[in-house]
Amino acid sequence: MSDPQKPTLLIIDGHSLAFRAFFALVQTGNFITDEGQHTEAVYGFLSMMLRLLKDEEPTHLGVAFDLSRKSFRTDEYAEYKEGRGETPPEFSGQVGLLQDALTAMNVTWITKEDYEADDILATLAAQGAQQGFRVLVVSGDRDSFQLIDDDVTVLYPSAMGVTELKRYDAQAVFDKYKVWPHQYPELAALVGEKADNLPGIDKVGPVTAAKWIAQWGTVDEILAHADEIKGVAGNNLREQRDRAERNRRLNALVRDLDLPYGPVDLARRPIDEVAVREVLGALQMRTMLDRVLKLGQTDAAATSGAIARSAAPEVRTLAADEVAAWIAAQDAPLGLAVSVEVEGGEFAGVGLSSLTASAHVPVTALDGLRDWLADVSAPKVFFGAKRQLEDAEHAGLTIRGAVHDTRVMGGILSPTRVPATLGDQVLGALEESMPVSDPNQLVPEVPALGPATEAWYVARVADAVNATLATEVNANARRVYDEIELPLIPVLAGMELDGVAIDRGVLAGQREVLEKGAETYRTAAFAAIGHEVNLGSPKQLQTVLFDELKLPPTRKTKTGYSTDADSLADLLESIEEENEGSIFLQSLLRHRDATKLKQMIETLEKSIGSDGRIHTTYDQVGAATGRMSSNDPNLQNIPVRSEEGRRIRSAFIAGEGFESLLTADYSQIEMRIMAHLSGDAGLIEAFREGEDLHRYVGSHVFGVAPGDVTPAMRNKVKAMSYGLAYGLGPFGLAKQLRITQAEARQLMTDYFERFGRVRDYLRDVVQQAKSDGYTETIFGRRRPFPDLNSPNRVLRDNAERAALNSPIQGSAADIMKIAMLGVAADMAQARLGSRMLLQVHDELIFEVAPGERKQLEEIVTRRMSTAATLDVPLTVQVGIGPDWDAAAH
DNA sequence: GGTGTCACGTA
DNA sequence: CGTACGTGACACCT
Repeated sequence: MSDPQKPTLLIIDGHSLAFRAFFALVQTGNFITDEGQHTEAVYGFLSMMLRLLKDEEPTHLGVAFDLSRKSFRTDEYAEYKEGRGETPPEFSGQVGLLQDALTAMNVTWITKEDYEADDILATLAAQGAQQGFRVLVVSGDRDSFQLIDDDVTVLYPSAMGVTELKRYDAQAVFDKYKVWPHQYPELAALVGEKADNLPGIDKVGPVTAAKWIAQWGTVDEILAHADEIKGVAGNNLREQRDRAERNRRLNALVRDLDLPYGPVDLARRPIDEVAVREVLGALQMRTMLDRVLKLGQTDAAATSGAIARSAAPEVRTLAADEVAAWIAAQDAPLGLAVSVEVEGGEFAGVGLSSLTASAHVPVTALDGLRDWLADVSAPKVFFGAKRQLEDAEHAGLTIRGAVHDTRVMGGILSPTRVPATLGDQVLGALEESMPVSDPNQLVPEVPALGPATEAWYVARVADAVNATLATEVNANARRVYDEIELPLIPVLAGMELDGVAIDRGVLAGQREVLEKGAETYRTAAFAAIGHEVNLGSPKQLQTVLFDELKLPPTRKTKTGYSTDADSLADLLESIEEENEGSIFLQSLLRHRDATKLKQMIETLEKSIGSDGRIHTTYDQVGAATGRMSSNDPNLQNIPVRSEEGRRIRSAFIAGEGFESLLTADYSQIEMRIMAHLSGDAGLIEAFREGEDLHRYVGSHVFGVAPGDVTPAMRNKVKAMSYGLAYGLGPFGLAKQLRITQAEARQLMTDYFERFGRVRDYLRDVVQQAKSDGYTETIFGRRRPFPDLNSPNRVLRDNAERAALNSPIQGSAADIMKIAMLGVAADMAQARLGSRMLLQVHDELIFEVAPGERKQLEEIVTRRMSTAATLDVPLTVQVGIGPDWDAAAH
């Protein structure tokens, strides 16, 4: 179709395409970020551009933008392009964002004072054609048709959206308008252009105009022969000749602008991956980000990727008897980077690397590595050490001396953006992209990195991140990392390897009970409304509730009205007497409960290992506050509140060879931390008294003797106390306690009357965070809060609540991690056979070896209660039983 | 097949 | 309009 020898110049009218994209997509209602920023124009434009890059494979690329509505055309004719209405507020700002995205993609964009984007396109097209380019002009303005010739093609968006572009060459223009491209402006001048607010000659349409042009060629010539034209059209032409002349002047595009870039300057360049991630990430365009990055990868494979590859040191494959000497010869101040290779579940070797040398130790040579791996004084550096320690352990190898984990390091330095993969961290810390092979491809474009080269990337990342961590501003982070996170890694690895024993029979029995229950509720729900419906589909439920049953609308969600348990409870209350509606609602709620629990059981059953135990995975830096998270499966959300739920809990048992489970949890640790941090004398006193906290607080808030605090009073105070640490306001408090906002307000006032320092503290935390940009736990763990100074109210309020909660939740997490280290150390010291198995934020679960109960309880209680020295005691509650539920206290 | 939304379990 | 998480079903996208 096109001359493959010719370079292709693709130039796009940014403004008009962005505008069309906006209108095509705005009605979908998608394309809004959480912060309320519309992104239709950015998305639509980039979509179109990526498609063009793929289809047309241009070698050169540029985008032109209007600078403002003002141009030399408006100077001549003030009404030019008038009447277009105000720019929708949702559109404004998107052009700037689009330009940011283009900059990040290294796509040149051009503006020119007093001229329109089309003039820039005209100039570039003229230069490009002259310099031997095949030129593709993408414009939503028909005036661009005048640019078409053998070398220049116009792609014009069809009525619907921007993804469909119609290709106009000379023949296509002639077929449609019966004039050749260079004559198109003559035709447009006579007919007029409504979009530009340029009226043409009355009663002259394209057919008449084309006829005249065929005869005389140009507007000037036609006007010169105006006397020869008969009829109304002729009359109008004579009377309105100035219109035609003016239109012709205005619609002539300028082809000789002085521009900062010529066609050759627009050669395509690789994208700036970091910047692209930043810009598109902020716009919450995940899919688009992937598409753009993919584009970048194709580029990288051709250019920079090859460079990065060649810089990696040659990989030496070691035989068993060469390993020790090779390691001894390496200079690696931080430790040697290690990458354990597992393929298809099988241990497949180990990669080793310093900054300058890499080696691969295949399984056959592992005997030469065994001692070094187990040597605690031989420093090793990992990305994700815990997993690798476990993989090695499965293969009968013990790894000690993990002195760095770059992922955890990254998580401490930047707790809101923990790198998920080594590639992510390479990108973030080294600002280069690590080649990754796509395992789904039969013949990968990028060959898989061997473990040795992976280790080389780890070594370099470690070097970079360690340098950051070593700076004075990060002294606190360094301490948290060195003293808490690093030593915790082998402790967690041990817990994950041990897993927790499960009684399959208990799970299966409960699953069957729930299955029957779900079926009963399902049938009852269908009977109530007279037809079947997918009870698991919020969308279908909305139809039933609000259309069929005509129930009053509930809280709004992004896609409709909420059907969550709270909303359904409200609906239930709005129904006066028992009817189909209330029966449906009740059945639905019960069905939800049953299916939720049933599903949970099924997930647990699937994750039981061949050893009859469940091995969760903890993410040590999984939460921005410093808490851990648990996944595959999540054992930190096992039900406890309902009777049915607790039966699931009772399936967690002591394994064979152990006498029982022991649970130990911190009592009201967050409230205690709040008392400590705020220094509130009343609250500190409450904890030192050691009596029922909520009763004590209630007696002070309501001014009655502790013995006279009613359950209702205690409840209110309890909700208030807990809510405080989450930034609960009168609205939320009222909603939770089902009281009026005025009452909630009063309760808060009374509360702070007695415990005013708490309020002061919470206020100060936010204030401090605002000026510092971060919060800090008692142990110096920091969490950044960039949104605290955002002009966006919602964003700012959310950040304020998270900020006031962060030191509290985070300090509690620190204390628990420190306690775990102490417990693990003492258990090892005492050579106990008992094992620490699970952590659920403020609770630890142990498997008790025969005869060790007392000793274990002593270690656990002591280590937990002394993990930190606060102005209030850290009280620990211990329970023992055959299963997790029974071990509760 | 991948992704976002909703709902819901825990501390 | 209460913090911190992970998971699964559904609905919609490509």
